[in-house]
Amino acid sequence: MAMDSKKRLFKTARHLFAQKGYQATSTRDIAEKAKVNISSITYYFGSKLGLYKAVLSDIANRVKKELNEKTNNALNLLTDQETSADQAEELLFELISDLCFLLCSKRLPNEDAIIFLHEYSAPGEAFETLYQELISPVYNIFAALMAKATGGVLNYEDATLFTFQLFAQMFVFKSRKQTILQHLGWEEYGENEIKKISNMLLSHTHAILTLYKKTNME
Amino acid sequence: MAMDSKKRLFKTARHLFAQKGYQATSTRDIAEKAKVNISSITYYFGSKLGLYKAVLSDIANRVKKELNEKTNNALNLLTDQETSADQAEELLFELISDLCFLLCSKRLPNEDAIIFLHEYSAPGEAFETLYQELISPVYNIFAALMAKATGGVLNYEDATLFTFQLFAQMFVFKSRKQTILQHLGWEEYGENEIKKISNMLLSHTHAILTLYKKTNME
DNA sequence: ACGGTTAAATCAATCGTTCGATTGACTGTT
DNA sequence: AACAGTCAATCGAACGATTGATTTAACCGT
Repeated sequence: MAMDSKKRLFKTARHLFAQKGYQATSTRDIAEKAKVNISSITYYFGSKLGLYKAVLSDIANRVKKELNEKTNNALNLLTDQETSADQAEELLFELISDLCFLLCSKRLPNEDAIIFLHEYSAPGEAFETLYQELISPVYNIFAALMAKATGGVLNYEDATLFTFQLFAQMFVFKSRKQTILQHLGWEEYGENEIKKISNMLLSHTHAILTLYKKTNME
Repeated sequence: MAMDSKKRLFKTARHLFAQKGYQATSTRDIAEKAKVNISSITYYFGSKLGLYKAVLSDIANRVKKELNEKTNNALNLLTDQETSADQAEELLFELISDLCFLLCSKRLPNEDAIIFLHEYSAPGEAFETLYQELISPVYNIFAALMAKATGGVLNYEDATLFTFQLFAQMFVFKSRKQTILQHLGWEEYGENEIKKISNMLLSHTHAILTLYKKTNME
């Protein structure tokens, strides 16, 4: 039996938003490809923007759930006075690795990653919710882990700046994927390529954290 | 006397493209704010896309000119067998610093930087020329400098990946400027903030290059 | 009067949204 | 069991607005 109209509408919209972006996707196209009447968009989601926000919110929840275990560990680790800098760094690396594979492999549907990065790179009217629900809290966890991993050498400001850099590095491999593949003559991101990317990211981050730890020694 | 209609059209379009993006900017809005008839767009630039490409091309040329001296030095340095790894690293750092200030300070008009990053983050029909004329050559210079700076430890592939990371880090401070300002409670990027950003970028890059140089020693 | 330039009017196409009407399943009353 | 009423769901049609582009006529300095 066919899916719910609402579900069909939702999935078709997600597909088209990922393919052509929010602006370039028309409600008519969505409705037609979903085999649903146009007015159903208004009926179920209030408006085109409402439909888009629903898709974004769903993605945010899925990502949150994927990271839930590690972020909870991080919060516990950060409130606990006894934990060491090395533990913070280890957890930080796990989170980085998780995010790389979440973005580039199949655990998060490709469409979700594309839509998320599209909204992140070119924020529209729906960005604010995405930021407050998902991005901002994760940023803060990363920044706090960094500060702890360097034994407090990194203050909040520097740790935050570094976090933005770190996320930019993770995201670029997904958001500029076509350019990178073309530039390197790769066919696709396979298991090996993703590992190469995440390993580079981890070793670089480690080198930087070590740099700060050294300044602490002196 | 008022500016040329063509020039007024061009400048107004650049202003609006920077403000609202290509798609969201209408030819009517451009013509109206430029105090020019709509048909002048067709007359002078062929189409809306032609006008956009003219703006992009102008930006590419301006950036190329800004980097011209340093990139020429780099090309000479790279063909010369006598130059040392340290010289390559030094020139690399100068280029990074230059690009940071070019993006964040006033030497390149703010609108130009916004349009460039917009097209870079969300490539459209006009991206290919921008890539081939400006981005790709600069990437290759950076990657080659890195390879040289590490004494050849970094192969072409790794150097290219690192270059993409490096540019992502430079661009994120401009493209996610609003979010960063909000997240840190800053008012604006002042001289101090830009210096803080570029210094962080330089010290991190130095740490990473040192990491690779060490693996060469062992 | 000629060619370069501008102006107003209009084109077909598409946009997001809204409308009234209809369907069919369910509910409570008779 | 038959009825009227309710409600979510879906439909076709049309709305007013806006899009990029084009046409036609007028302007103006030379």
